[in-house]
Amino acid sequence: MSFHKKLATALEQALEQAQQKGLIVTANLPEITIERPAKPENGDYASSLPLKLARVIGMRPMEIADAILKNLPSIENIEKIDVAPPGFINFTISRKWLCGQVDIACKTGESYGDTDLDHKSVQIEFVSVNPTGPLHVGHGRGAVLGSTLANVLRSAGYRVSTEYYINDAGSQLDAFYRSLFARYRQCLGEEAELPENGYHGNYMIDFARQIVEVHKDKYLKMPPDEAVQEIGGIGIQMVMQKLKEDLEKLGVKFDVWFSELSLFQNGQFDKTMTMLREGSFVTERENAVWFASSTLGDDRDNVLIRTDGTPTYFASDIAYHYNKFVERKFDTVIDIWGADHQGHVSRMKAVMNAMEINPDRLTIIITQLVTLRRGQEIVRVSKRSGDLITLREVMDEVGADACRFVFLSRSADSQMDFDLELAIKQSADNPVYYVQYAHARICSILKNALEKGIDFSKGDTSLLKLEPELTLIRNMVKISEVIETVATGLEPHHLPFYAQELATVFHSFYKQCRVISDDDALTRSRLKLVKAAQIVLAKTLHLMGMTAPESM
RNA sequence: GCCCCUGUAGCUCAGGGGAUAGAGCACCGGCCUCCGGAGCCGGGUGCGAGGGUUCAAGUCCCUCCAGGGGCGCCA
Repeated sequence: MSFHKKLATALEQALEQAQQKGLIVTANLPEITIERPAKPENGDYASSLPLKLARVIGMRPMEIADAILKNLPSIENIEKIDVAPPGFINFTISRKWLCGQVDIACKTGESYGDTDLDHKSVQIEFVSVNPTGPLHVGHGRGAVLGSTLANVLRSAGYRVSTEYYINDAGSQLDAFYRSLFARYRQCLGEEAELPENGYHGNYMIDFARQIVEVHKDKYLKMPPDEAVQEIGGIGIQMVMQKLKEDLEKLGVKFDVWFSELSLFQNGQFDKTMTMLREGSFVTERENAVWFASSTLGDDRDNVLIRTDGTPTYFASDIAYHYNKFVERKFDTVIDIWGADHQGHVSRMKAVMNAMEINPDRLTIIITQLVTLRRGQEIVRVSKRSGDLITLREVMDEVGADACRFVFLSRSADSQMDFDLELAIKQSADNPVYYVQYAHARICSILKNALEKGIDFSKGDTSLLKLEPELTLIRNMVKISEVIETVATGLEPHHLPFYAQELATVFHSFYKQCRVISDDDALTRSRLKLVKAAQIVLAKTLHLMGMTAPESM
């Protein structure tokens, strides 16, 4: 049982006792919450129950605190309980329990800190960029967020599936196909103009050249429409290949690559549309087919089938979500979208209602914009303009680990500037390296111990008594709370902050406590502590999708 | 005009209604007979403005101001 629960229960019992003895006159009890004090001298946990009660029962908070304290049963692994003005009850975890955690961490390894928050199946869909060009930094943010969330949710007990939705059926593809065909013809010396709304990026020329190398002028000899389709198909494969490589470099892997086209081929699109029609959520006017989302609380209706008979992105997204919830039966689904898709949220919520699925089962995380800059100069990242800095280029400049750390360090709600100049310049004084350095340092100590032939597996952790040692343990132990916080709020930005904290207390411990010394027994116990710290630090880095280097 | 996000230290950002609001960077001082100095220790008049709720507000509610994004038969 967690300390939170244990303490809340104990407080409740104490309150009952105090009431029975007439020390406190009963009233409506507020919910008992346990807090974590900001200052270490206020213990590990605290309750402000006396403050909350003071008004309802008309007593002074400190008196209530005393009355509760007198009736508090002894609580396992809590060694000190005291009352502090203006009316807090503070609890301190026993040293014995803390030391025991070091043994447990060494024994359980990287699963240390995992919790059983929930066992629901959850699908996380992210990135899902159109297969028409390379990833830019904004996509990187979503990719890092999604993959980290997946790691953390797994650690919290969820059954997680990560997914990339390939938009291989939309109208954007046509522009991409024709742009590529035009570039292909240009490569072969023909006059060809890029279509309006075409893709002007230089990467298109590279693709065209590669196609020319393999297929020569084969596509000039066939009917243009046919050629466009075939070349387009090849182009998509090439883009997807690059996307996968880039994502892999960033440490992002997907369990499922889901094709939009498949929804049309296996009839699920039609099935979903029929269902919407039967539910009277579909109207026809102005020669188009509309989803009547305004009847479900959205501010306006949205087109499903255009005048020209082609379905919109929105229409297939409905079928896609029907597939997620009804066909594949995920308990909950998390979609991670960029800020430019924000307007799509209310529509999807309306869709959930239309499909009679509880909208709470769908969480949509909107990541705010990333502006890329070099010093004062803002770098545009538009795919069509052709002037773009890709995610790959950024990774090549600052490294995948630093990329991930920077993206993770800000909450999805805040927009961010990614300053390449600064990221490179500061690379030596970067929190990324600070954290990784702590890990490398630990590995070096452990290697040292190994070379000296010290076996610390039976180290006696009860010898750990100094403040730096205990502070380190206290911080290590917090990992499970961090995992729960991140999993509950879906906010991975707590991880980098935690990682820095952990690195700081380790460095501080290292400075103050010599690990390998003449005192054999103490050496063994401290080595065990160092090993435990290594496990927790590595785990934190791995949750963030970063490497935990043994040397740097 | 309507909707979403944001305003906290010089800069980039954390802060699950609670105790004296914290980190990193930058800046200024210290610390190497010793396991990695990419380190440690010290240095701070800051919550956009104004109301409200509460014993308690950076946190919740309202108004205003400022910045970003969205309001296509694009995705």
